[in-house]
Amino acid sequence: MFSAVTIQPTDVFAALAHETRLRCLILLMRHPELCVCELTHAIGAVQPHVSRHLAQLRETGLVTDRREGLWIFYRVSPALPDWVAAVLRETFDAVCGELPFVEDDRVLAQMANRPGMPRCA
Amino acid sequence: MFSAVTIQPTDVFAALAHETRLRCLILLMRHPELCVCELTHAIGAVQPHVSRHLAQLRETGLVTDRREGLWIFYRVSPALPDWVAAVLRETFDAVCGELPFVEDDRVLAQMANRPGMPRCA
DNA sequence: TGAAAACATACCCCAAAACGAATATTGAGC
DNA sequence: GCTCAATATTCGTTTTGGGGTATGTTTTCA
Repeated sequence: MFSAVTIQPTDVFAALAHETRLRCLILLMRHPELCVCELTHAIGAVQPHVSRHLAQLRETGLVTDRREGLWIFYRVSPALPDWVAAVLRETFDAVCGELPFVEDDRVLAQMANRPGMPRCA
Repeated sequence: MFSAVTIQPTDVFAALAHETRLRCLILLMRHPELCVCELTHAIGAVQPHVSRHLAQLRETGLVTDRREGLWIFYRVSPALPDWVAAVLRETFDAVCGELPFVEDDRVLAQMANRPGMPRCA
């Protein structure tokens, strides 16, 4: 897994320079993994919008995806260069309590029928 | 000095997402302050190109400028939010030994007639 | 095999960003 | 005043990025 070490700083920052992508990343730092429908619901955007920006994050190497049945789960890449992980951590600590990030997580917590979550009796 | 606290994360990252701006910032983190002609020489670009990107860094709040005679000296803003300063530091530590950043500083060191530098006898 | 769910991608359009070149501004010195 | 040096800005153009909508793909289930 050496693809991450060649990541360009400007590409990393470009990936973080869009609100939708940053909101997705902040959510993914709060949770081990999330599927597209969860991110779409939390952000309150249409699915192709979220999907397109997730694709950019994936192409930059900041997130990875795995399929499980109908769902595709995204997570923050476990192979990030140390400095990129540090930048994400610093950013997360600074903004996780601010809008719209804190609200995104609140909306996600209230979402019904989340895949992988225990169903109501 | 409270303007810096309202800085938007996406604006910070957008400012860092261009090679010219990032190269200027890295140079400015190596030196207390640099004038436009020094940055222009180090980067190897035309002056309006550097000047325009420095203006963006200034508008984002990442750098400040002061005039001294004919020269305008730029420096990294001393009033950055802690997380922005941390992001810059992490980035600097990661890339300062890489190209083109290390070469920029080498070219700068060999520049003749730098303002504020001791002249040859 | 057909249908539906979850997601990705393609297409068209618009707006923002970047570039190169020319020009304007500001200050120093005479 | 004029001129030059350093820097900033404007202008016209090209490129890039993002939005909205439609459509394609994959998987599950019946």
